[in-house]
Amino acid sequence: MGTAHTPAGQAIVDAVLTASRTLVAVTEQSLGAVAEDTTIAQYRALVVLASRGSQRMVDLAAALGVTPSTAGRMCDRLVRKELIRRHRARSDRREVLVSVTAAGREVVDQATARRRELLAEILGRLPASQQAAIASALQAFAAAAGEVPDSEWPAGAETELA
Amino acid sequence: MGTAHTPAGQAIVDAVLTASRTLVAVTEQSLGAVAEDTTIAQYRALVVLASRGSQRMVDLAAALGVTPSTAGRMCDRLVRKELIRRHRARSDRREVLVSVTAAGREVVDQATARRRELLAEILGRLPASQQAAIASALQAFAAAAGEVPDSEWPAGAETELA
DNA sequence: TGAAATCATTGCACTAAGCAATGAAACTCT
DNA sequence: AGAGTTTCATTGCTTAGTGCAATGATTTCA
Repeated sequence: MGTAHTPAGQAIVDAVLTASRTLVAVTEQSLGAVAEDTTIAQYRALVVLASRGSQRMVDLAAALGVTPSTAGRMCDRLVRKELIRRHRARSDRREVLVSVTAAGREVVDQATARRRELLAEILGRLPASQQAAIASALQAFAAAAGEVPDSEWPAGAETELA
Repeated sequence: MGTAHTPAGQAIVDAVLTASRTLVAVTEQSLGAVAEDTTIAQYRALVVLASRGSQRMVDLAAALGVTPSTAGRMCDRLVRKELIRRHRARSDRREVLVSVTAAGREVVDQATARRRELLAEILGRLPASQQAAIASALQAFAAAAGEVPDSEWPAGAETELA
């Protein structure tokens, strides 16, 4: 356990680490630029709801990797901001369904667009050939990471957002 | 001021986004594996202190991109866990100097090591040639990002940790 | 039908974060 | 030297995020 087969030089790991910092900064900034008062956690919830559609509280919680109690309270705040809606399911009256409103979807769309803009701007400074190299390198990396054995991965790490 | 000169294809941006998620997950996991009860915020503080040495409260706060009040309370918790120390500066008695203890440094070292292991493990699944390609691609990306005009960048984004 | 499981919520505790006010110390400028 | 200003840390207050445990409502199942 531990070191990889090919030692994977320090320089490579450092490069990955540095890029990681950059990427997180971009993500945070894109949200701040769009919805000043929407937090990262709230945005993650909106993303789940926007992409998966109406969800039960328990499923939303699972998708976010938090407890239902946390998800519930987050929904309180998002409802207050009118970014999501709460319905009681009529089939099973224990369940509460949560779904994104038009305003909520707007936040997600705009933040995503802004993030794309920022990344595109950064990439745009590089020659096209290098852009392509970055794309394939990162795809390879993400693919390799995707194979991480589940045992190695943290519990509720759905990683909906960066 | 939106799109970049070279459009930077959707596929490239998507690749960056995916890699971003992966990287963050790795970072979070490395910390959880080492110090169960040390949070990301606390770890960030430890990293600053370990790398920059003894800091005034105000400088630590700036490095973390938080207010002095937040930094101060964080230090309360870290002192309680004996991961850092608080000294009153004798040159200027307004200042409080904060520095990492041996135990604190240990947390940083181990988490860093673990993160390196995880990344090395992922990279180790790829052929050496591809590892090199990833390293140079990411270096180029980080370098390009480094040139982001300050106006575009968020206020306290020192991004000490991912 | 009665017991067990599922689902959401609420109470309690804690970390994280910002803003405003306070107090202490150092500095500056006549 | 002394008065006013700036710098620094801290504390009170508020809000968000999070988990755990208990509760209540409902559904399922044996």
